[in-house]
Amino acid sequence: MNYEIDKLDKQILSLLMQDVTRAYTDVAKELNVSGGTIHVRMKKLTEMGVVKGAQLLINPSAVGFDICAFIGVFLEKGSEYKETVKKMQDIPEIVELHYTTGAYSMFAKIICRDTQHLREVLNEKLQSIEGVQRTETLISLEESINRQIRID
Amino acid sequence: MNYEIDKLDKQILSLLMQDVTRAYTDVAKELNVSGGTIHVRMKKLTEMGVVKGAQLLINPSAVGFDICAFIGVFLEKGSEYKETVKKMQDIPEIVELHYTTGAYSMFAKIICRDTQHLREVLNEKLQSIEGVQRTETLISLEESINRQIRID
DNA sequence: GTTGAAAAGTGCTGCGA
DNA sequence: TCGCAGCACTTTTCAAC
Repeated sequence: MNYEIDKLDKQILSLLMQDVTRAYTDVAKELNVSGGTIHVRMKKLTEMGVVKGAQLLINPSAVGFDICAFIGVFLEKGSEYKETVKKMQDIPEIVELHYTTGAYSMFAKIICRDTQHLREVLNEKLQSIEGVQRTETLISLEESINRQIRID
Repeated sequence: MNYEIDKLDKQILSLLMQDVTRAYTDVAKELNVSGGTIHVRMKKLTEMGVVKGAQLLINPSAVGFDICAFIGVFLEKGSEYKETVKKMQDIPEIVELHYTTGAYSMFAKIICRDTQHLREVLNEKLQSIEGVQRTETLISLEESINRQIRID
């Protein structure tokens, strides 16, 4: 289970992270192995939980979601973290949630349709969760970089 | 070019966002249209820039990247934003970069191997960029949610 | 714009080394 | 354990509605 990922595994991941639509046979050619080998490796990596699947990348603003914001959340007690997470799961606008060090207890990334929608999420949904003391909002005016980590 | 996305488009996106590996023919069955239609719609959505492609989801810690952090960046002058972005492009550890309202000029998400790697990125890479005054770091101790927006 | 089927290419499985 | 080859399935294309 705790198998060390070898060089070939990393090369496969590196190539497919750049372009998932690429065919296994094509990747195989570049790495000078057979298509079957890529398949076996990917299967193993998926079973190990290294590969968690694939995701369709869309442009949120094209489907009407124009606001991206980061919310710092102050909890009354840090220990309430787990219960609060459960309640936040139910807010679909929250796309990322982290338990963080520093000024905030939690840090969330949310995607909304417009400023009114953002206000709604903040006031009616987030602030009404028990234990949430106050929040701080950072609105993203421009997303300049959005990519994946590079594994070598 | 500025075509309004219709209900069928949204249904297709919604289904594929939940699972990209799903076959077009399978999606077609659920939506009671032919496989060819799904293909044509997806092609159109891709050409329009609504769909930006697909991405392989991996578990960063499984490939040795254990630290996820958010960095608030203060610039000497806000106007230096564009040039600074270009320099940040060259730091592969930065996976997201936003131009934000609020306390910081810019806000970045970075993924590192360990705390030493994080220190290296902060001190040697980020701080050495001209125009960067100081930074504030939030380290994510736990990522509780990571998902995509839900389009209805 | 949609359909249905035919053609091309891909992923998957079992056998051999 | 890895590589090769056949089978099943999918994507893609295209003529017709």
